[in-house]
Amino acid sequence: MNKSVSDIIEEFIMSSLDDDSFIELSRNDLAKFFACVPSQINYVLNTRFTINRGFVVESQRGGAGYIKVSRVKDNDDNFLKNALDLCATPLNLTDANQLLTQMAERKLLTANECELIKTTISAKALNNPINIDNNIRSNILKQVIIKLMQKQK
Amino acid sequence: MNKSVSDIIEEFIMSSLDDDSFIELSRNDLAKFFACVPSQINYVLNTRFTINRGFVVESQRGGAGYIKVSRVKDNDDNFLKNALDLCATPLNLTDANQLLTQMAERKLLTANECELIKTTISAKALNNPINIDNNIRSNILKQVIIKLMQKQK
DNA sequence: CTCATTTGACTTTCTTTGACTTTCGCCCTT
DNA sequence: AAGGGCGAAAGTCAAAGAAAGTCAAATGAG
Repeated sequence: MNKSVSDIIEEFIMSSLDDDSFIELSRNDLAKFFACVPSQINYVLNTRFTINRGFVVESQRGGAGYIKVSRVKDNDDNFLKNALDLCATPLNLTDANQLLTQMAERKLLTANECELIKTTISAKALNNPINIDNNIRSNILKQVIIKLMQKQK
Repeated sequence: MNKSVSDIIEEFIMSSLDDDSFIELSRNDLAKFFACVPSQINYVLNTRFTINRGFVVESQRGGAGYIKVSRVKDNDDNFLKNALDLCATPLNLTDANQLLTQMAERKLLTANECELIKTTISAKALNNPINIDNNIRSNILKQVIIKLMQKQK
């Protein structure tokens, strides 16, 4: 199988990631290095360095812009990964709260953190004119889970 | 991470502020020192030393001109009350994050809690078809603040 | 043909720069 | 002593520059 440029860029980022749990790179430099357009870097990031594959990508535009790629781990028996899957569909308040309670039981969250996050997805918090609460709720939860994965070093 | 001049100036002012509750500086001298145009100092001040981040900037023009940067201190009760007021209007991500950072600085939230709540109001979390992000954001924050007020006593 | 990759035009965000404005203290004149 | 002018600050604002992001059309591989 002969490799595409995207494959090669993927390998490059992968191996840079071998040593450390994250790397910071410049989109433009990387593009120049691999003689491709900058947006191809985004393509690689979007197709290969997804949360489902255990990566988180953060970035900043403008002056001192950068892209940061980090590996995350799910030490907790795929619990977080499954939770992430659950969040793919809209979650009602009850289910979401149950999920959070479980996270606290597993010590992924402190009691306090659990409580606070429950308030952020409460009916009062999300109450909005259009009825898309459950969508937002699972979206919020998804981001919380990703953040927890980042912490699971 | 490769820092911009603005980042470096920010650090400089920050660390000068470590010892005392305020510092007085000369815009022109600072600009000369960092080899930038004077108005870049204003840029740093406007983007980093805002009231939302807990700073007040005063200044005087003309002959004996100066710029004074100080940290503001008021009690937690007041702070929370003001924060609640802020949440009466839609808050953008930057402002909301700054508010949370201040809560952490005041030990109203642990660093971890702060981070988690930031993720709950992030663009990715609230991203939704209709553009009511800021409304939801301030609503969420409002509930968090109310929860914190309950714990205050 | 279909799906993945490549490309590039256009957008958004953050920073840097500079021309122009406002304010203030000082000194000079009357 | 009062007023006016000068120069030395600081302030404002918008344009230019420097990243990164988006999206869809074109191309290519199987």
